[in-house]
Amino acid sequence: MSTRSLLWFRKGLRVHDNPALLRACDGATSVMPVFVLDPWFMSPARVGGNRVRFLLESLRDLDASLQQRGSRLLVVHGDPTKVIPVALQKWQCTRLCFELDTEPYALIRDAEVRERANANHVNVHAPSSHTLYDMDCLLAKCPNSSPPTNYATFLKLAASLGSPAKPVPAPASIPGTIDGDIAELVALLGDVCTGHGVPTLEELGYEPIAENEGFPARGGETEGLRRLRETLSERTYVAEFKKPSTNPTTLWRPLTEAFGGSKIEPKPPANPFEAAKRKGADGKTNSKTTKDTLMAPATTALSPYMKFGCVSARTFYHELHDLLRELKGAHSKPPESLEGQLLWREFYYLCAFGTPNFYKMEGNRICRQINWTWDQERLEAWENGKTGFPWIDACMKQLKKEGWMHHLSRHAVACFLTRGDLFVHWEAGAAVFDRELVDADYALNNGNWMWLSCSCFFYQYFRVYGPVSFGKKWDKNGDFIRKYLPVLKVRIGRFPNHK
DNA sequence: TTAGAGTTGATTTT
DNA sequence: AAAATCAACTCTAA
Repeated sequence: MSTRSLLWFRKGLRVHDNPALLRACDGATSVMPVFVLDPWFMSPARVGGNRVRFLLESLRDLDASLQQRGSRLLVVHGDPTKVIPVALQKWQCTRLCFELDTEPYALIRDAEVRERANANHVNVHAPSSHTLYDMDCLLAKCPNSSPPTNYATFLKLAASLGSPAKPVPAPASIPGTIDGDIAELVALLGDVCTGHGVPTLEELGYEPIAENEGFPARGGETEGLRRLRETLSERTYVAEFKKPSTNPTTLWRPLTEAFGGSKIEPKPPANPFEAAKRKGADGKTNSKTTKDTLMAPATTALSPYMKFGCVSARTFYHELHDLLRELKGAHSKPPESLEGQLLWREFYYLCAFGTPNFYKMEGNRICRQINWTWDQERLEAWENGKTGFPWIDACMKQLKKEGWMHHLSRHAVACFLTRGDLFVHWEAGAAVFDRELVDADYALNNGNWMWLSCSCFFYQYFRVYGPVSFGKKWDKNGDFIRKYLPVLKVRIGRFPNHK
């Protein structure tokens, strides 16, 4: 009997390290890769334009990668809890594969779809590949199924499971999609499907964003892996990486310049043919030609690729570890190191998975109950960059414009909104970040807001980021605040050309 | 019960 | 640039 697989993409927008993809292909006569875009959810009130643009770019890249392997991506518009069950039935699929998603809304959505699939005798496979470890495995190791609320304990817990699984390879080819043209297949879905194809921003009701505006890196697996490998080729940068000492006011600039060039020479390849490929006729590396178009801040800017699963955490981890092994211990260590960042992500994912109501204060057992205000005037001033503190306002303008802020900027504005100055509820700030950030992630966003508001994880509430002093410490010449608050470019006084 | 630790403060001193 | 000081929180491990 022939097997037709429906491969449902949600996060995990990649062909490398994609166990659900391999499972869909295994012994199948045809595989139908689908992404369900819900236009009701993808609206300016819920998701910022920068993140939508990144998603659309990622979908186009995924489609191209699938086409290279003899397949293609079908983007269907509608509610996935309706579209997927109907598609399984109308397309006569016997197998449903998707990457496990541990966010609460996703667990509810997927339970509904699983139930419908099981009722129709469809085999469902949902492997864990968004995180380094399977969250169920990690949680099983926690006393009373309560994840640790400090990082050191988490590290021990993770270490007890050994090294994360190695990434699985991308398939060289994928069984063809179901016969028939796209319009016919879509028509079979009836009115649960309101359209198909990758839409434009405008079609979703967004203002267009010019190519050189907004978030300065393009979405997708191809670009994500390229940036990962460029980053890892900067051996000094990786070896010395300490998150707290990266400069939040560094403007986006070409990646080579951003990462300062490798002082530590790469290990010469063992294979002489490989060496010949890497060196041009003039003895210089060939990679320079493409580097100039990659823009980067002080950090790696890989988080949006992690959020959408364009880059696999396990691929990142193991490729990073290959380099760390070569460096023989001469590198920074968690919590501050690059590896430490991947483990922070894992830490928050586990906390979010093991804590009911992680996204809010009430009913959240790890969250301190505080009588925050919901003062609209303060909240709006903060959100719109009108507090009167140039450092805070510049950060918020950057968020709205680019969908991006450096990690420490996020700390500064979150501290300012909550315990530091305005005493507004952290949930209000988290909602703004959740909408605007290109890399907004349920576990990381809520976890960090609890951290910064001293609601959980961190409790030294007398340590406050000065809304003037902290920015001044990094932005000595005021270049950052002038870029995002152009009104400050105008110098008032007798010496308009004063430098 | 208590000592020690905690990714990323600000300011002053060396 | 790095270390000491300031003032002082809560949680974990012993």
